[in-house]
Amino acid sequence: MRYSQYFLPTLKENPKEAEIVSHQLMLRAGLIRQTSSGIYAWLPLGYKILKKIMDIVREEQDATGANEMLMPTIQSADLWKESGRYDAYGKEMLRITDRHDREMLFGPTNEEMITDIFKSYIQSYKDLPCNLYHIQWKFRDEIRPRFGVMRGREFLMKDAYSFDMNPDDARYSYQKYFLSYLRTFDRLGVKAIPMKADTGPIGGDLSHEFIILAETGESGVFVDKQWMEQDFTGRSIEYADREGLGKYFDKITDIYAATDEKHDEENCPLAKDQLIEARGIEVGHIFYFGTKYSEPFGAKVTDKDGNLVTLEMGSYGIGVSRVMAAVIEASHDENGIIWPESIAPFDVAVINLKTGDAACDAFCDNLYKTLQKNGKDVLYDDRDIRAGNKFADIDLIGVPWQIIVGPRGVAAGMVEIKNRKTGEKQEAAKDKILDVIG
RNA sequence: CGGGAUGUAGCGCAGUCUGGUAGCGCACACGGCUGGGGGUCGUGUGGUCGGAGGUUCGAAUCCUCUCAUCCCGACCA
Repeated sequence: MRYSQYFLPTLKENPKEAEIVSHQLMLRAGLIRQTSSGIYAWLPLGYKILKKIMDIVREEQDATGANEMLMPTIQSADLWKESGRYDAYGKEMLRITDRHDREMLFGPTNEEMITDIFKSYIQSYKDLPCNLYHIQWKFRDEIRPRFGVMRGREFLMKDAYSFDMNPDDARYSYQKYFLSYLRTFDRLGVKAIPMKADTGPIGGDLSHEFIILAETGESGVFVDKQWMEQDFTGRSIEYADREGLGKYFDKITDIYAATDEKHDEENCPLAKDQLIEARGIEVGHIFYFGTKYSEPFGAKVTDKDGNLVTLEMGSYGIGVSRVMAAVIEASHDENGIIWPESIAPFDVAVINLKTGDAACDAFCDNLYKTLQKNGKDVLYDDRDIRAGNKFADIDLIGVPWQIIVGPRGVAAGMVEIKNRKTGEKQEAAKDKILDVIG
């Protein structure tokens, strides 16, 4: 992409409504634009990143054997009356009526709808287990939206639903998602620690929150040092290895991690020097809630012996749009965002320091094409502005690698390569660039 | 919903108390000097002063109502 042709409106100053750094940087880097309180338009660069996060989430969901689908944003109130949550959800649910005065709502989640859909097709134990998910916009009419997309009213969520014959199978499904979440957040370039959680209005008796550690996080957390020192992505575990997965789950959930609400200083099993106090942002939440929805919806199948069995269910959410803000909270400096390579909007930026100079232009055009041919997604800053502006913008939007091309270098066949994260700069010959940036 | 605040150019703000030609910085356009970390000089463009009503010869400024946004609290992917 040529910067001169890209809609990428960056801001030099912080808009006054933005309080926390991720919100400030998302506005300044031209990722989002607020259209109402807690509701945002995703500008081209922001949407590009959002899609990258979605892709990783999707790949890791698919790896568990889950089926992707897409359910509507608007739901009938009737479904929610059946589960009893139409009243229980309160004002947080955005209720609307259509032209026939039918009661509708903008879905805050999809347990009711998925249960209703699923039960009408499935009658036999042979069809189980089954996992379904979608990535769709949700709306929760927060009392007070704040912190940009961190606590918006409209947000993008991946929500998955598991259906099993019995509690034991359902726990296995839960553990699969648990592992997939560890892997997902690892690929997103952040440390997300699972912590035992309340089940809230979703209901159920087994639940974990996945919390990204970030200095500016909303809640205080207390975790065992081990979390910081080790890799807990269980790479060697196969989802099909039920026993191995169960053992791994037990091992991981045994390592202390608690939010400040659950942490009890007096009864904490850890020695002080083994405990880390930090702050975190909740980006995922998984629940096993049994028959809470299958019961009222009559979602049953026939087992081997011909008996009707009510389905055991769980649901599994990742706040896709929130993850973006959380990553920024966890990864930025005074100059801007530092994207992990996996979700960076571009792999590399080519900065032409002297647009209009025939030698520089030719060199950069050629480099731009060569990098693209080698599979790199390149942002080529071909704008006719001062060098300082380009450095500031590229740092702000956080592209992992910068290739800086100036007249002096071109004459010598050399470029400067800067790593955004470390700040390290090195000279490299043109044909060695790919060796450096990988 | 309770408490606090703010709405003036795309962004950040002054002007409001004490009514009298709507300003500054950045950004933007054009020109000059510049040219490896948001440079500089000059000339310009851009405003229903959130909205409605009222007081007044005259309202960004005073009064009433209203809308929006933000912060603190209770709730949450």
